[in-house]
Amino acid sequence: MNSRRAKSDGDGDRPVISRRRISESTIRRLSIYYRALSALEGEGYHTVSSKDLARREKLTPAQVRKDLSFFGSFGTRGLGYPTKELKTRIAAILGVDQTWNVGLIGAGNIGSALVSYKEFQKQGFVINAIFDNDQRKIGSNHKGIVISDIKDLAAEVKKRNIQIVVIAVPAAAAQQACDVAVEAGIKAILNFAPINLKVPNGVTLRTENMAMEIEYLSFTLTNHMRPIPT
Amino acid sequence: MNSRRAKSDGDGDRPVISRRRISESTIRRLSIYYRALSALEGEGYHTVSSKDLARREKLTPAQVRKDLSFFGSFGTRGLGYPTKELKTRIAAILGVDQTWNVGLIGAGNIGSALVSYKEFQKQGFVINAIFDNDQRKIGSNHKGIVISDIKDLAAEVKKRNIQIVVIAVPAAAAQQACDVAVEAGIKAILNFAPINLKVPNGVTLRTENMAMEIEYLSFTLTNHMRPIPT
DNA sequence: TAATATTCGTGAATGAATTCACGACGTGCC
DNA sequence: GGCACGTCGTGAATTCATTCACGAATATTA
Ligand SMILES: NC(=O)c1ccc[n+]([C@@H]2O[C@H](COP(=O)([O-])OP(=O)(O)OC[C@H]3O[C@@H](n4cnc5c(N)ncnc54)[C@H](O)[C@@H]3O)[C@@H](O)[C@H]2O)c1
Ligand SMILES: NC(=O)c1ccc[n+]([C@@H]2O[C@H](COP(=O)([O-])OP(=O)(O)OC[C@H]3O[C@@H](n4cnc5c(N)ncnc54)[C@H](O)[C@@H]3O)[C@@H](O)[C@H]2O)c1
Repeated sequence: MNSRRAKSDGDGDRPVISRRRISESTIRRLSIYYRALSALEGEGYHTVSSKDLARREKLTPAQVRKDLSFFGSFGTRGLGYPTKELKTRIAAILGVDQTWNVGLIGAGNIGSALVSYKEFQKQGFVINAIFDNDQRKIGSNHKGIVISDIKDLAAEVKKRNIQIVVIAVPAAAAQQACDVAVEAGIKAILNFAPINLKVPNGVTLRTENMAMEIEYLSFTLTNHMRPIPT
Repeated sequence: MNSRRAKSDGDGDRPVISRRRISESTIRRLSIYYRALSALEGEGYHTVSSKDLARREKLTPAQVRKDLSFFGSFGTRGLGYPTKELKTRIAAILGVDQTWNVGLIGAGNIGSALVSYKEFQKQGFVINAIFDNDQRKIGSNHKGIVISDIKDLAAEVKKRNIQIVVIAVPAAAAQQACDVAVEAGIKAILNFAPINLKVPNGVTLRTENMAMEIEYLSFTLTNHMRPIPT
């Protein structure tokens, strides 16, 4: 197991990743493992093998082991992975072992749904500012949060130490909202508008494109295809 | 393991789509092209080259051409693709040149947002039934649609010719809702609950997992990584 | 303690997706 | 028409991701 990681084995710290490029798919699967481990912990399992995890999430054992091996060596041969500890380790890798302050731009349909969504908060993503440009909404109270003018975004970001911004405005306004967030120093943006936003280097953008998902469904229905497992 | 060769047997599907396996990424990019072409058409472009499309959506020209080539040969050498016609062709491939009847299970936060979402309807995805198991909601009118008891799902699916079901119930109830839909003969499901649903062969399931996206963001923030372009 | 059964971790092999590179074909201009 | 140029379509090369397969380490049982 003499891996090429030069780092001496004193790890009790946050793992140093970088070096090797981790694929997007691996990171997404980490989220999957994290949720599975939470469930398994609740079901009383103290250890779990790559085989168990794989079967549960429709993956292969080798994939599970390979993914985890990018970040360290967490298992015990002959036994498997310690459920609770692996969950903790993955939480640290994903950064969900801490609280993130989230700002929401756009207090409309989807924005309201997100504010009411408890799971995000439980995972450590706390919406503590909402921005809009509609004067009728600004100043009103939305689930305990007063809606701010988007013009005050930079100031609020600083004041509340906001690290992530969610964009939930109409597509036509999304690039503008994005620019405001970037200008305020935001490095991570989750976008719900169905367009390709431009962000400078160093800013991570993820776009949640529901149209794409439902069009995938109509494609399979139209072409009588076998589904590709998610 | 995949016994579905499905090749070489002359049984022709309706469209000219090659029987080669089209990758999921290609289909997702088709959605991207479709939206880009709609925009380009609005901007008055009569033709568009793979280079233009690629630059606009941060892809490579070769990728665009390769994707399209799986479905036919739509371009003119030396000139590019005819915007309007290519859009029409992609619409037919994706199946967005027709209307799909969509049933929504779960009239909560996210469900309400979806019902209010005009874009889906414009794209031909029309929600014309809503199901819930909360007696206080059943029978009430939600944006012009009367909420039905989930027990009546099979009957409504038949009556309204529903082809796609959207699941927007709490994770704990999602598998049950899914089973009801499958039992009613539904072949395409869009799931918003953050769990891995089990569906039989022949049913396409897509899961919109927002937790995964936001965890990806916290991963990049935590590890000071370069974003991977979406 | 020894023998057997598991399961991890990881290089190597395989498979899939993307990019390259070039011939074919079309346009536009003189 | 002939030439210069642009762009498609596509097999080949390349890059990237997944799976295989096996040695090493640990657990379990007698
Ligand atoms: N509603 C859905 O279910 C759904 C689903 C998928 C994607 N989306 C996308 O999410 C986005 C929002 O959708 P919605 O249905 O919530 O829309 P909405 O119209 O209900 O809400 C948009 C909000 O953004 C505000 N806004 C507009 N321009 C702004 C600006 N420049 N700065 C700040 N705030 C501004 C509006 O005042 C409004 O409150 C859209 O891009 C939509 O395509 C929505
Ligand atoms: N709210 C969000 O922004 C958001 C974001 C991402 C994912 N989600 C997911 O979407 C799902 C719904 O979230 P929500 O916030 O809308 O929840 P919600 O509690 O507001 O709504 C859920 C609805 O489902 C109904 N329901 C419950 N059990 C049912 C059953 N067995 N059959 C039929 N109907 C049933 C409830 O009566 C309620 O109307 C959850 O799985 C959640 O994790 C929500």
